[in-house]
Amino acid sequence: MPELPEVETVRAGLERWVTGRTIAAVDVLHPRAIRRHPAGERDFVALLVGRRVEGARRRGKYLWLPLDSGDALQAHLGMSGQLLVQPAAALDETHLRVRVRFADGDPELRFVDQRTFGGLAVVAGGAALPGTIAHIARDPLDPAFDDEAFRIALRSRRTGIKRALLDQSLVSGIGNIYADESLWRARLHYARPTETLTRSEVDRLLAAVRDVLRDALAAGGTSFDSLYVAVNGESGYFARDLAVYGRRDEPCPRCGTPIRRDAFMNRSSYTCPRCQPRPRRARW
DNA sequence: CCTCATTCCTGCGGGC
DNA sequence: TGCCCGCAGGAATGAG
Repeated sequence: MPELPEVETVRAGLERWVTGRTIAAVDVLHPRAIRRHPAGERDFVALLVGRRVEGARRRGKYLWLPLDSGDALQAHLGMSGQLLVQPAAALDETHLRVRVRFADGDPELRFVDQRTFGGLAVVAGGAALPGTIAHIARDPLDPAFDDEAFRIALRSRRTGIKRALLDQSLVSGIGNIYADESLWRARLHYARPTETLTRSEVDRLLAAVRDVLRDALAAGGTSFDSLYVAVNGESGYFARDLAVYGRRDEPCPRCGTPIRRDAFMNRSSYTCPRCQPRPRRARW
Protein backbone atom coordinates (compact mmCIF):
# COMPACT_ATOMS: atom_id res chain seq x y z
CA MET A 1 0.00 0.00 0.00
CA PRO A 2 1.62 3.19 -1.12
CA GLU A 3 2.17 5.69 1.68
CA LEU A 4 4.66 8.56 1.75
CA PRO A 5 7.88 6.53 1.29
CA GLU A 6 6.52 4.61 -1.68
CA VAL A 7 4.99 7.69 -3.31
CA GLU A 8 8.21 9.65 -2.86
CA THR A 9 10.14 6.82 -4.48
CA VAL A 10 7.78 7.01 -7.46
CA ARG A 11 8.10 10.81 -7.57
CA ALA A 12 11.88 10.58 -7.77
CA GLY A 13 11.58 8.03 -10.57
CA LEU A 14 9.17 10.22 -12.51
CA GLU A 15 11.41 13.23 -12.13
CA ARG A 16 14.29 11.25 -13.56
CA TRP A 17 12.49 9.63 -16.47
CA VAL A 18 9.76 12.03 -17.54
CA THR A 19 10.94 15.58 -16.89
CA GLY A 20 11.54 17.62 -20.03
CA ARG A 21 9.65 15.27 -22.33
CA THR A 22 6.70 16.19 -24.54
CA ILE A 23 3.53 14.11 -24.51
CA ALA A 24 2.57 12.78 -27.94
CA ALA A 25 -0.44 10.55 -27.24
CA VAL A 26 -2.60 9.34 -24.37
CA ASP A 27 -4.79 6.22 -24.23
CA VAL A 28 -7.39 5.82 -21.50
CA LEU A 29 -8.09 2.09 -21.25
CA HIS A 30 -10.43 2.29 -18.27
CA PRO A 31 -12.71 5.31 -17.68
CA ARG A 32 -12.73 4.81 -13.91
CA ALA A 33 -9.03 5.68 -13.79
CA ILE A 34 -9.85 9.29 -14.75
CA ARG A 35 -13.08 9.69 -12.74
CA ARG A 36 -11.45 12.64 -10.94
CA HIS A 37 -11.31 14.42 -14.27
CA PRO A 38 -14.95 15.51 -14.51
CA ALA A 39 -14.75 16.81 -18.09
CA GLY A 40 -14.09 13.31 -19.37
CA GLU A 41 -11.65 11.40 -21.52
CA ARG A 42 -11.64 13.63 -24.60
CA ASP A 43 -10.84 16.70 -22.51
CA PHE A 44 -8.26 14.81 -20.45
CA VAL A 45 -6.36 13.76 -23.58
CA ALA A 46 -6.61 17.16 -25.26
CA LEU A 47 -5.11 18.90 -22.23
CA LEU A 48 -2.11 16.56 -22.26
CA VAL A 49 -1.12 16.07 -25.89
CA GLY A 50 1.62 18.47 -26.99
CA ARG A 51 2.45 19.52 -23.43
CA ARG A 52 5.94 19.36 -21.98
CA VAL A 53 6.44 17.88 -18.50
CA GLU A 54 8.38 20.26 -16.28
CA GLY A 55 9.02 18.11 -13.22
CA ALA A 56 7.51 15.78 -10.64
CA ARG A 57 6.15 16.97 -7.32
CA ARG A 58 4.44 15.46 -4.30
CA ARG A 59 2.16 16.53 -1.46
CA GLY A 60 1.40 13.75 0.99
CA LYS A 61 0.37 10.78 -1.14
CA TYR A 62 -0.54 12.92 -4.16
CA LEU A 63 1.79 13.34 -7.12
CA TRP A 64 1.63 15.89 -9.90
CA LEU A 65 3.56 16.64 -13.05
CA PRO A 66 3.56 20.39 -13.82
CA LEU A 67 3.03 21.03 -17.54
CA ASP A 68 4.15 23.92 -19.74
CA SER A 69 0.48 24.89 -20.15
CA GLY A 70 0.22 25.83 -16.48
CA ASP A 71 -1.89 22.75 -15.78
CA ALA A 72 -0.65 19.61 -14.07
CA LEU A 73 -1.19 15.88 -14.47
CA GLN A 74 -2.23 14.83 -10.97
CA ALA A 75 -2.03 11.24 -9.74
CA HIS A 76 -3.03 9.26 -6.68
CA LEU A 77 -2.03 5.62 -6.40
CA GLY A 78 -4.84 4.64 -4.04
CA MET A 79 -4.38 1.10 -2.77
CA SER A 80 -2.86 -0.70 -5.69
CA GLY A 81 -1.80 1.92 -8.23
CA GLN A 82 1.56 1.96 -10.00
CA LEU A 83 3.20 4.44 -12.32
CA LEU A 84 5.54 2.49 -14.54
CA VAL A 85 8.10 3.69 -17.05
CA GLN A 86 8.23 0.99 -19.70
CA PRO A 87 9.44 0.40 -23.26
CA ALA A 88 6.52 0.63 -25.71
CA ALA A 89 7.29 -2.93 -26.76
CA ALA A 90 6.70 -4.29 -23.25
CA LEU A 91 3.51 -6.33 -22.97
CA ASP A 92 0.53 -4.48 -21.52
CA GLU A 93 -0.03 -5.18 -17.84
CA THR A 94 -3.33 -6.88 -16.97
CA HIS A 95 -4.57 -3.80 -15.16
CA LEU A 96 -3.12 -1.14 -17.44
CA ARG A 97 -5.50 1.85 -17.20
CA VAL A 98 -3.75 4.78 -18.90
CA ARG A 99 -0.82 4.94 -21.33
CA VAL A 100 1.15 8.12 -22.04
CA ARG A 101 3.46 8.14 -25.09
CA PHE A 102 6.13 10.77 -25.61
CA ALA A 103 7.34 12.55 -28.74
CA ASP A 104 10.89 11.24 -28.24
CA GLY A 105 9.75 7.61 -28.18
CA ASP A 106 10.73 5.21 -25.41
CA PRO A 107 10.08 4.87 -22.59
CA GLU A 108 6.35 5.42 -22.12
CA LEU A 109 4.50 6.09 -18.86
CA ARG A 110 1.83 3.67 -17.69
CA PHE A 111 -0.74 3.91 -14.93
CA VAL A 112 -1.56 0.40 -13.74
CA ASP A 113 -4.11 -0.19 -10.98
CA GLN A 114 -5.82 -3.44 -10.09
CA ARG A 115 -8.50 -2.01 -7.81
CA THR A 116 -8.72 1.47 -9.40
CA PHE A 117 -8.97 3.29 -6.11
CA GLY A 118 -6.32 5.55 -7.57
CA GLY A 119 -6.51 7.70 -10.67
CA LEU A 120 -5.29 10.55 -12.85
CA ALA A 121 -6.66 14.00 -13.64
CA VAL A 122 -5.48 17.15 -15.38
CA VAL A 123 -5.87 20.02 -12.93
CA ALA A 124 -5.23 23.75 -12.92
CA GLY A 125 -2.09 25.06 -11.30
CA GLY A 126 1.04 23.04 -10.92
CA ALA A 127 3.82 25.51 -10.33
CA ALA A 128 2.81 25.60 -6.66
CA LEU A 129 0.10 23.37 -5.21
CA PRO A 130 -2.91 22.45 -7.40
CA GLY A 131 -6.15 23.76 -5.88
CA THR A 132 -7.62 20.25 -5.94
CA ILE A 133 -5.21 19.18 -3.20
CA ALA A 134 -4.94 22.42 -1.26
CA HIS A 135 -6.57 20.69 1.71
CA ILE A 136 -3.72 18.18 2.05
CA ALA A 137 -1.37 19.08 4.89
CA ARG A 138 2.40 18.96 4.66
CA ASP A 139 4.08 15.69 5.61
CA PRO A 140 6.32 15.35 8.69
CA LEU A 141 9.47 15.14 6.57
CA ASP A 142 8.67 18.42 4.80
CA PRO A 143 11.12 21.08 6.05
CA ALA A 144 8.19 23.50 6.29
CA PHE A 145 6.16 21.18 8.54
CA ASP A 146 5.21 23.20 11.63
CA ASP A 147 5.53 21.06 14.77
CA GLU A 148 3.95 23.62 17.07
CA ALA A 149 0.96 24.16 14.77
CA PHE A 150 0.54 20.39 14.64
CA ARG A 151 0.57 20.10 18.45
CA ILE A 152 -2.12 22.75 18.73
CA ALA A 153 -4.27 21.32 15.94
CA LEU A 154 -3.95 17.81 17.34
CA ARG A 155 -4.97 18.80 20.85
CA SER A 156 -7.97 20.72 19.53
CA ARG A 157 -9.34 17.57 17.88
CA ARG A 158 -11.93 15.46 19.63
CA THR A 159 -10.92 12.08 18.30
CA GLY A 160 -8.45 9.23 18.78
CA ILE A 161 -4.79 9.59 17.91
CA LYS A 162 -4.81 7.07 15.06
CA ARG A 163 -7.76 8.70 13.35
CA ALA A 164 -5.85 11.96 13.58
CA LEU A 165 -2.69 10.42 12.09
CA LEU A 166 -4.72 9.12 9.15
CA ASP A 167 -6.39 12.50 8.54
CA GLN A 168 -4.47 13.91 5.57
CA SER A 169 -5.69 17.43 6.26
CA LEU A 170 -3.87 17.39 9.62
CA VAL A 171 -0.66 15.58 8.66
CA SER A 172 -0.13 13.83 5.34
CA GLY A 173 1.64 10.77 4.02
CA ILE A 174 0.70 8.35 6.79
CA GLY A 175 -1.53 5.34 6.09
CA ASN A 176 -2.66 2.40 8.18
CA ILE A 177 0.68 0.59 8.13
CA TYR A 178 2.97 3.43 9.16
CA ALA A 179 0.39 4.71 11.66
CA ASP A 180 0.53 1.39 13.50
CA GLU A 181 4.32 1.23 13.30
CA SER A 182 4.71 4.80 14.56
CA LEU A 183 2.32 4.30 17.47
CA TRP A 184 4.17 1.15 18.49
CA ARG A 185 7.52 2.95 18.42
CA ALA A 186 6.07 5.80 20.50
CA ARG A 187 4.34 3.32 22.85
CA LEU A 188 0.97 4.94 22.37
CA HIS A 189 -2.38 3.19 21.95
CA TYR A 190 -4.44 4.12 18.89
CA ALA A 191 -7.47 5.05 21.00
CA ARG A 192 -5.75 7.71 23.08
CA PRO A 193 -7.92 10.84 22.94
CA THR A 194 -5.88 13.52 21.18
CA GLU A 195 -6.66 16.19 23.77
CA THR A 196 -5.04 14.10 26.53
CA LEU A 197 -1.65 13.87 24.81
CA THR A 198 1.12 15.72 26.60
CA ARG A 199 3.64 17.80 24.75
CA SER A 200 6.33 15.19 25.25
CA GLU A 201 4.04 12.44 23.97
CA VAL A 202 3.29 14.40 20.81
CA ASP A 203 6.99 15.04 20.33
CA ARG A 204 7.74 11.35 20.86
CA LEU A 205 5.07 10.45 18.32
CA LEU A 206 6.36 12.91 15.74
CA ALA A 207 9.88 11.57 16.19
CA ALA A 208 8.59 8.01 15.77
CA VAL A 209 6.66 8.93 12.62
CA ARG A 210 9.76 10.53 11.14
CA ASP A 211 11.93 7.53 12.01
CA VAL A 212 9.49 5.11 10.42
CA LEU A 213 9.04 7.19 7.27
CA ARG A 214 12.76 7.79 6.85
CA ASP A 215 13.62 4.11 7.36
CA ALA A 216 11.01 3.07 4.85
CA LEU A 217 12.12 5.73 2.38
CA ALA A 218 15.70 4.51 2.63
CA ALA A 219 14.57 0.93 1.96
CA GLY A 220 12.27 1.92 -0.93
CA GLY A 221 14.81 4.21 -2.48
CA THR A 222 17.55 1.65 -2.79
CA SER A 223 15.62 -0.63 -5.11
CA PHE A 224 14.88 2.16 -7.57
CA ASP A 225 17.67 2.05 -10.02
CA SER A 226 16.40 0.70 -13.33
CA LEU A 227 14.17 1.87 -16.13
CA TYR A 228 11.18 1.03 -14.03
CA VAL A 229 9.19 3.13 -11.59
CA ALA A 230 7.25 0.84 -9.33
CA VAL A 231 5.30 0.61 -6.14
CA ASN A 232 5.12 -2.86 -4.71
CA GLY A 233 3.38 -3.32 -1.38
CA GLU A 234 5.09 -6.62 -0.78
CA SER A 235 8.66 -5.57 -1.33
CA GLY A 236 11.48 -4.09 0.66
CA TYR A 237 10.50 -2.50 3.92
CA PHE A 238 7.27 -4.41 4.21
CA ALA A 239 8.67 -7.87 4.49
CA ARG A 240 11.66 -7.10 6.68
CA ASP A 241 11.19 -4.32 9.15
CA LEU A 242 7.60 -4.09 10.29
CA ALA A 243 7.33 -4.54 14.05
CA VAL A 244 3.59 -5.00 14.47
CA TYR A 245 1.65 -4.48 11.24
CA GLY A 246 0.26 -7.78 9.95
CA ARG A 247 1.91 -9.71 12.78
CA ARG A 248 -1.00 -10.90 14.85
CA ASP A 249 0.07 -13.37 17.57
CA GLU A 250 3.76 -12.90 16.79
CA PRO A 251 5.99 -11.68 19.64
CA CYS A 252 6.48 -7.94 20.13
CA PRO A 253 10.11 -7.18 19.14
CA ARG A 254 10.50 -5.19 22.36
CA CYS A 255 8.89 -7.34 25.04
CA GLY A 256 7.78 -10.61 23.46
CA THR A 257 4.08 -10.19 24.20
CA PRO A 258 1.91 -11.52 21.34
CA ILE A 259 0.75 -8.77 19.00
CA ARG A 260 -2.97 -8.08 19.02
CA ARG A 261 -5.21 -7.24 16.08
CA ASP A 262 -8.31 -5.09 16.55
CA ALA A 263 -10.96 -4.11 14.05
CA PHE A 264 -10.74 -0.35 13.59
CA MET A 265 -12.44 1.95 11.09
CA ASN A 266 -13.31 -0.96 8.79
CA ARG A 267 -9.70 -2.07 8.77
CA SER A 268 -7.12 -3.39 11.26
CA SER A 269 -4.99 -2.03 14.05
CA TYR A 270 -2.02 -3.93 15.41
CA THR A 271 -0.66 -3.18 18.88
CA CYS A 272 1.45 -4.70 21.61
CA PRO A 273 -0.94 -5.04 24.58
CA ARG A 274 1.92 -4.51 27.02
CA CYS A 275 3.84 -1.64 25.36
CA GLN A 276 0.64 0.08 24.24
CA PRO A 277 -1.99 -0.47 26.93
CA ARG A 278 -5.51 0.67 26.09
CA PRO A 279 -6.24 3.96 27.86
CA ARG A 280 -9.01 4.05 30.44
CA ARG A 281 -10.63 6.78 28.46
CA ALA A 282 -10.53 5.45 24.93
CA ARG A 283 -11.76 7.21 21.80
CA TRP A 284 -11.75 5.92 18.28
C1' DC B 1 -17.69 23.51 11.38
C1' DC B 2 -16.62 18.99 13.14
C1' DT B 3 -16.74 14.03 13.39
C1' DC B 4 -17.57 9.68 11.52
C1' DA B 5 -19.74 5.86 8.65
C1' DT B 6 -20.16 4.51 4.02
C1' DT B 7 -18.60 3.58 -0.50
C1' DC B 8 -15.77 2.50 -4.40
C1' DC B 9 -12.79 -2.01 -6.40
C1' DT B 10 -10.64 -6.86 -7.34
C1' DG B 11 -7.55 -10.70 -6.11
C1' DC B 12 -6.33 -13.75 -2.65
C1' DG B 13 -6.90 -17.27 0.71
C1' DG B 14 -9.51 -19.81 4.28
C1' DG B 15 -13.32 -22.70 5.14
C1' DC B 16 -16.62 -25.96 3.82
C1' DT C 1 -12.50 -29.16 -6.70
C1' DG C 2 -14.98 -25.19 -6.58
C1' DC C 3 -17.64 -21.72 -4.52
C1' DC C 4 -18.48 -18.13 -1.15
C1' DC C 5 -17.11 -14.76 1.80
C1' DG C 6 -14.06 -11.86 4.45
C1' DC C 7 -10.31 -8.99 4.00
C1' DA C 8 -6.96 -5.52 2.25
C1' DG C 9 -7.76 0.34 2.79
C1' DG C 10 -7.23 5.98 0.79
C1' DA C 11 -10.13 9.48 0.54
C1' DA C 12 -14.44 11.67 -1.27
C1' DT C 13 -18.96 12.12 0.22
C1' DG C 14 -22.85 13.12 2.92
C1' DA C 15 -25.30 12.47 7.31
C1' DG C 16 -25.98 14.14 11.83
